[in-house]
Amino acid sequence: MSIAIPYAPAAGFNVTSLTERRLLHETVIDQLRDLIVQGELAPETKLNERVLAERLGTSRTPLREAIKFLASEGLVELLPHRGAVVAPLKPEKMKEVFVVLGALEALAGDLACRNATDADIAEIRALHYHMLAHHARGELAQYFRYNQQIHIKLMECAGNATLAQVYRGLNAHVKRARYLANLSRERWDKAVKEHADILDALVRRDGARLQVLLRDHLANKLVLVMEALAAQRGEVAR
Amino acid sequence: MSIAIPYAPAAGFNVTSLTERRLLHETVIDQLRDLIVQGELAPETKLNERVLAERLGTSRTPLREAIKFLASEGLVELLPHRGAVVAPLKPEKMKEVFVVLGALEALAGDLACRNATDADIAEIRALHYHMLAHHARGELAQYFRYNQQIHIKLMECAGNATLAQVYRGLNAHVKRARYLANLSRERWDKAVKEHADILDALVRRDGARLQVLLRDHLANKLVLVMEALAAQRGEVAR
DNA sequence: TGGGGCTATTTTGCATACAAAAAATGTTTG
DNA sequence: CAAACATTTTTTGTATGCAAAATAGCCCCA
Repeated sequence: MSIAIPYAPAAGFNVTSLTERRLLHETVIDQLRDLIVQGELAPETKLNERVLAERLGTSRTPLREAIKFLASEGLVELLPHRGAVVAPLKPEKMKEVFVVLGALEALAGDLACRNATDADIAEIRALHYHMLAHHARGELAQYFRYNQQIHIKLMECAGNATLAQVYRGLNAHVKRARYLANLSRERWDKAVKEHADILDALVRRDGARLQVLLRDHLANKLVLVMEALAAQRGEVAR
Repeated sequence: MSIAIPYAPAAGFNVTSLTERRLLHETVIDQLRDLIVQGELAPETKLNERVLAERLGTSRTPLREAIKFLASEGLVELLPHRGAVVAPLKPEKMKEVFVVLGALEALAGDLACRNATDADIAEIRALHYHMLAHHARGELAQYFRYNQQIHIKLMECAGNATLAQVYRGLNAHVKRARYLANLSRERWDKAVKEHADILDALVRRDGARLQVLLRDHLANKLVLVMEALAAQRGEVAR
């Protein structure tokens, strides 16, 4: 992930404006990653190079480079002489990812309690209230958006770019599962309550407590994802 | 990193034998990674595509794909329109990596205490004694070898492939610094002693204790690396 | 009907060709 | 002599071409 360019507009703006220092294969990386994370390219979808290249308006060469990059991130799997497929969403893999994410978020929480400025915490509080607002209105997509932003901001507060990078990579996997989770109101309320506790611990800069909360929060999220995956499998089998 | 093929002979065997399902760009990935980790391609070395491709006996296309893959691992950095360089060994980056590695190893230790079979632990004990033997003889390279194997085996015992994969990626960075660490006998003895404690905690399956030990062990290792980096910088500045 | 083996088509993997950007070189001028 | 400019050379980025592998289609036959 160590491209010099920070983070850029995801999809197909065609502004040949100022900052056209972006390379084709980099935009392709972002486009392809988005297609996968957003679920437009479902897990286990075969990536036909000719078709995809055409769709993304490029040739196969930059596309193949992008695929290799994402293979290293683990979002696609390479099958020798048979191309690449979007990485499958296996329950077993999800469990593994969540365990690692748990450790990473716990670490981030601990670090954030020490390193975050008051302004940082104020920002997280603001994001938290945005999230609450969307929760109140039942706007799931917006809720997720701010939810993610809170976690990412927490990562930033930890002040460890490497940690943030590893987190982002693993989180990309998890985000794919989000679109199939059918959150019950009860579960949703519980998640929001957990977030309140998380914010509280951060404000009190209680690193030990925050670690526990974040780990539990992730464990609960894992349960949701597993249920969703099970339900989906049930549908498929039906 | 999600290539179907597990782990393969690192460097240039030219056996066109049974398992010649390996693709060129995959062997190139491994070769290039080795060159970087072994320090043959020093940090900040510019990767000239034509020269490197020739050296590795391939064309630029698979090489570029390999570079993209390793860029995602963070071993090389991409500079738009200016190619790629071996990722620099910045002290700040090292600190970050060690902190994350600490959390990952701690997690692995905890999991290993629960999941390791007695045979696993026996194997680690065996590796430990090999390591002691090489320490006694002052054989640093061999010592490192078994040291690494112990840590990797511990990762395996955790039974979380995702964890192991992330660990491997970050560990590759650290390994690069190993070659410039000039271990004093005193420091070396201390590290060995720490390993004895680690083994002990594992045998007793004391996860909490093992976590602490592993974190401390890594923290000490970081100190060594930082000193080595500082010394190196001093030399360069001289 | 359905399965095995052959051929044709598609797709991947790698090499090469070409265009654009950057670096190196040389030249001029103050 | 140095600095700025222009020109050449090198290097990167992308597209295309070609060979090998995999897939699909087809025919034949039990």
